[in-house]
Order: sequence, then structure tokens, then C-alpha cells
Amino acid sequence: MNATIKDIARETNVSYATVSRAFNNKYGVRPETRARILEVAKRLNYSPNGIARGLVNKRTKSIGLLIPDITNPYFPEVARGIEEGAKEQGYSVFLCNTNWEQDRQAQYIELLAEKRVDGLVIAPVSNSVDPAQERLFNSIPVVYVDRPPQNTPCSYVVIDNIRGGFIATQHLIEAGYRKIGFIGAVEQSMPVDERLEGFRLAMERYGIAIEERDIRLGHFSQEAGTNLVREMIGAGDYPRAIFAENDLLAFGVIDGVRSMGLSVPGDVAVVGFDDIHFASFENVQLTTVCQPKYEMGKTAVRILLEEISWKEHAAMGKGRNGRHADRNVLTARAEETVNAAVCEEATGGRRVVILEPRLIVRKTSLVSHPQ
Amino acid sequence: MNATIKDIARETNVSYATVSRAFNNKYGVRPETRARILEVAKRLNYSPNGIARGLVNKRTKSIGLLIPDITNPYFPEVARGIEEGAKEQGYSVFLCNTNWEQDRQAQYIELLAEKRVDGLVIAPVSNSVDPAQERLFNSIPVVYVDRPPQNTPCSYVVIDNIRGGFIATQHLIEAGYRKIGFIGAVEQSMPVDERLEGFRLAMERYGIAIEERDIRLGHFSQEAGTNLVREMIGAGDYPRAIFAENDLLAFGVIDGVRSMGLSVPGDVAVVGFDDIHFASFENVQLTTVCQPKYEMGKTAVRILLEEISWKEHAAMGKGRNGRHADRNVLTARAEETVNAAVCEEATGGRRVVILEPRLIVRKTSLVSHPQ
DNA sequence: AACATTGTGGCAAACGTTTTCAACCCTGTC
DNA sequence: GACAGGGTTGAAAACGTTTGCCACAATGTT
Repeated sequence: MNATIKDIARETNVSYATVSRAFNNKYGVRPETRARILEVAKRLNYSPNGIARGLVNKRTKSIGLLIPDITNPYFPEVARGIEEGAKEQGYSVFLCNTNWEQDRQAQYIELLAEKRVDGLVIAPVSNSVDPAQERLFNSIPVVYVDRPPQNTPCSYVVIDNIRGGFIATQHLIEAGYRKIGFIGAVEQSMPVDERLEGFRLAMERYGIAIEERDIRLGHFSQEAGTNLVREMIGAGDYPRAIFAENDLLAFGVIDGVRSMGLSVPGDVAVVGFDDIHFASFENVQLTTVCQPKYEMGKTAVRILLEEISWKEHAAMGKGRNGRHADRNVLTARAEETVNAAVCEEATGGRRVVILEPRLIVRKTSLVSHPQ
Repeated sequence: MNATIKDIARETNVSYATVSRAFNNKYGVRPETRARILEVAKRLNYSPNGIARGLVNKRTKSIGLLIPDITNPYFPEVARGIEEGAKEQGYSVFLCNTNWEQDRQAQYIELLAEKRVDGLVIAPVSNSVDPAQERLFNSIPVVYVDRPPQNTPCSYVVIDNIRGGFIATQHLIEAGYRKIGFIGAVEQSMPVDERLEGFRLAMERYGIAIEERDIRLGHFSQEAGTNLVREMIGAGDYPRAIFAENDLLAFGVIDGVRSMGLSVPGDVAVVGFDDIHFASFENVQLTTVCQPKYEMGKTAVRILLEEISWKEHAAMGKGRNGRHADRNVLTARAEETVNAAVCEEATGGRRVVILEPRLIVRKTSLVSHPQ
């Protein structure tokens, strides 16, 4: 069907080894031979067979991206960053929605292993790693985003959730609020816990006592936000400001507050987390803690590709001498980064990037006379 | 590194042909031999090499998905539908953002061709097809979504944009409005033109004259919506209702109207198109024309996979006799579809699915006394 | 007792590349 | 005029599968 290297060889009266060399710009083929080959190739509509190529080089130039749900407005930007970084280096990415299900995640890992992807970026479903997956993690580089890996020594890039929770709360406190509530999703424990910890830290720092009933956890959905805040308000003596641990919940909270006949921010101020696109919509204007989502993806894939190329060099017996050079590039690039401080440590070869969240003040927390 | 079929063969004292047969559930291997093989395979952490497999079968069990921008809230749902349908059949999907650039799209098609994907779903950047791509389209199945292909006889699944434009406009007319404006993005011509055509059709049907200055086209962005509507209002004698040809523009329009000190829907009613997630947000409540995005994706990938399997059967010399059976399955499934009428025609082997858009009335077009 | 049949399983070719090794031709040098 | 040496090319093995064809044994048939 498709023309192969052999067809070209026959047509040009050279061996197919030469054709291969011509295509890979290998040294040792005369310019005019090369030109002739390329010309015939074009005429035959030749397209190199990446599968055959992959079989011999043992690399496919593709990576897997595991995320819970591309439909969740948080992930497309991360995915975009990953795709962008990958494409720059000629890699393609498999999009896999795990649907927040542990075993769908496992299935995909299996599938990607068979496809022999060169690496994996995972925004994990939960904190525990399926032991069946570990063998894969020994054979190809894996980088986590959004949450750190729990039982494996993989590299990861996350944000400082404690700090994020802290600055959100601090903002409310400095705006004059004292009775502040926290609303979160219970399922995806790790980041939530940290944001809550940041919340507690800030309150403590300013010497404000927390009433436990002002902290409510529920599902991860807009409706949950609405319900939780309605419960709070219904119970009386409700907080005058609420830190919702993600924007979707915050939207629900706003709905809930208004549905009780109260106003935002007049009666209740609201701060969210993530800065998904619609937080900035004129009608919403949600004060929130911005995660550098695109950068997170881009950084993750950069690290992944570096690890892939280390591995290749190592396999070629060149050892690990490229390592320090790469590290320098990394640091240099990190410093270019505009809106996020980057902090890296390299313990035992794993690399950890913690991006800084950043408060964005909009209308839902701006009020002339807080009570 | 990874165990191969030969390792298993050696360990179990059978030939590697037998191991292969055992794994593919081919007939002709004794159950106990098979069990022994599977056991050893598990012990060795064997994972079949899809690359080698792909080389001999000439299929990779992966498809490409080309969309303009996953960050645009319209696409994640389409992508989700595609991924879902693909996974059900054991296919994986490459996510490719073309970034609305014709030649980035071409680059990706080239790349995916080398990766030897079994098929392609394209939400095309523009209406013209790069001739360089045509050869690919002859060698693997391609299905278009969102917009029909222009120069190629590929199957496609789209919605009836004319009808969508019609019902949006009709809704405003029946709500009592007479002076109605249209705001659209000029770039992505095809669907915009059709929605505008639907708009004109509806106006004509109800005998309402259109003033051309009430039709404005600009960029495809929220800001454009704001600017266009501000121009309109600034010019005086502005429309009392506006049909914005997509939700992002509609959001911008709402902002723009409000920024001029007018209210939505009190002074100006607004209808959008797409029904992206945030149209239903309590604070927005945008009346809009819903596109069945998820279904669109799922239908597209179903058609694609059917075409792939036809091609395989054809290649195996079985001819096209499976074809009618598949067609029946298709029709049956189409009838299951709940919220979208499906209409298919099969002209010359190409298949065309036109899904029905559906009006969703929310607050931005509800007003007690339209003027 | 000879023969057909069925159930298992081995051999080897094929898929389209990359890459090692060796061979060849040419030019310049002694 | 033989020879070293560089530049250019070819032959063939390897990558890990699938699969068509053949062989062998056990069973059933006449």
C-alpha cells in the first residue's frame, strides 16, 4: 500500500541501507545521491513507517497522559501545556481519561505499556498506587502532576497547596473577616487536606479560633458547594466569608448563598481555588487562588522528556554525564518563568517542582464594610 | 529489558508460535499448555509488544484526534466522547491541538501518518484541505466532526446549524421581539454562515425586515462579543434582542450590554449557541442552542471504527458483506439516541450524520414585557 | 491393517526499519 | 605503481510479533 524504503531503493538503484541513511541525515551519503533519494521518495509519497522504526530503536516518540476528566475545566489547560511541550520535541500524546476510577487508570496504564509509550504523565486518581503498575514505573519514566506520587520515587510537579490555602485565608482575614468557613471536597484528599491545613495555619497565625462546624466537606461538584453552604447558613450563625477549596465548589457556594436571599460579597465573601477560565467571567468575578496550570503541564513534560533522553543516553553507554548540563538548562528555564516561583530539589535522581500559587482578587471578596 | 514471547517459549519448552497463539486465544493450543504459558507470562511480567504486533498486522489500535484547542470549552466534551468510544474498542487516541493553524494541522497529519494511526477524527481548522493531506485520506479512514470536509468524500458528523440558527431566532421572535441582532465570529466561516442563514430564514418567515447594521462579525473571543455589542449600542437604535452565534461571544455580549448600564434580559435579551458548561451556571443562565457534543464525538468515533473494520475485512478478502450488517447496527443505535434526532445518508460509501440542535431556554431571554 | 481425520504444535517467512561490519572506489603520497 | 586513508555504499542481522504450511501423534473408520 504505502511505499517503503525498499521501493525507493529499487527505484534509485541503491541499497535500502543508503535510503535509510539519507532520511536520517546520517553522515556518509553523497549529497547528490541523497537528493535523488529524496526526490523519488516524494514522488512515491513515501512516509517513513514509525512502527518499524520504533521496533528497532525501542522508542515510539509518544507519551501517555492520564487525567481524571478532560471535561473538568481544570485539566484542559494542563493537557495543553503537556501537548505543547511534547510536540516541540516531536512527541505525540495519548489522551486517557481515568474518570476518577482507580481501575480504569490501571487499565490504561496496561494499554499504554503495550503501546510502548516512552513515558507517562499522570494526574493520579487517588493517592495509592496499584502494585501492578510498579513494574511499568521501573521500565519507563513517569512524572506526576497535580498530586505527588505516594509509593513510588517518581518526579512530580505540583503547587504549594498549603501556601495557597494560607494566602486565600489571609486575604479574607486582612479584609477584616473573622468568622471564616472552609468548604471542600472530601474525595481527592491530598490537595484538599493541604489547603485546609493552610487555612488553619492562617487562622492560627492571626489568632482566630476555628469553629469546626464552619468546616464542611462533601462531594466534588458544584451542587455540593450549594448544598454545603445552605446547610451552614440554615444552621444559623454562619461564616461571613468562605474559602472554597476549588472554583467549582465556589460557584456552587455563590449560588447557594444567593439562593438563601443573601448576597455575595455583601453578606458572604467567597474565595475559590484554581482560577479556571470562568472565574474571570464578568458575571462571576471570583476571587481565587490561581494555579499555573499550563506551566504545570509544560514543566511536567519537560522533565519527562529529559528523563527519557537521559535514559536513552544511559542505554547508549554514555553514562550520566549529560545530567548536570540538563540540570543547568532546567534551572535557567525555571528562572525565566514569569508568574510562578519554582523550587526544585533532586533527591536520589527524582525531581520535584513546586510551583507557587498566586492570589487573584476579584469581586466576590471585595466589600466596603465587612462585618 | 522486557520479557518477550521467546523468553516465555524457552521457559515453557514450546515454540514461540505457540505462545503467540496462546495469547491471542487462537484455536489449536491445548488448554493446559495455554495455562502453563499464561502462568509463566505473568511470572515474567510479560507485556505484549504492540509495536512488533503493529508491524505485522498493519494496525496500531490507535487513532488521531485533531481539534483546534482543547482549552476551548466546546471541545473537551467532544474529545471525551471520542475517547470513550475508542476505549470501548481497545483503541487509544492521540490528542492534537491544531491551534487554529492550518499548517500545524498539516504537521500533525504528517506526524500521525508516520505513527500509522488506524484512523483520524478531525475538527478542521478551516474549510480548505491541504492537498498534501489527500494521499493520507486515501489510505486510512477519516471522519470529520463539527464541520464537513470541503474537498474530500469523508464521512462526517455535524449538527444542523441552519436549523439551530432558526430556532434561536424563532424563540426570540415568539417572545415578542422584532428588532433582533446577530453577532458572530467571522473566521470560522462555515457554521457561522449557516447560523446566520438560519437567522435570516426565521426573520423572513415571520416577515421581519433585517437591518444589516444589526449584523456584526468580529473575532472569535469573549472580548469581541463585548466590543461588537458596545458598538451596536453606541450607534443608537440598537436591537432589543441579540443572537450570538456561540456562547463565548454571548458571554461577551452580556458583559458589553451591562457595561453600558443596560440590563440583560431587561433591556436586551441574549441567546447563545453551543451550551458549554458555564451557560447553565446560576449567575449566567444563558439561553442557548445546545449541541450534543459528547454524542457528536461518540458517533464520529463509532463511524470511524466501523470504517476501520470494514477496511480490515476488505483487506482480508472477505469483501464487503459485513457492510449491511454494520449499517443496521448503526441505524438501530441511532434510534436509541435520546436527545438528538439522527439523520444519515450513505452516498457512495461516505456517511453523513446530522445531529439536531435543541433550544434551552434560560434567563437571558426571559422577560415579562419585551419591547 | 491401512487410511482418513482431528488436535497440537514447530519452522520459517514476513512486516519495515536501523545499524554494524566490511568492501569498494578514488585520490594523493611516497 | 603500490599503498594508506577517507568517503560512500552494500549485505545482513536484529527488533518481537503473526501466520501459513507442514509434521506428528492419537483417534476413529473401513
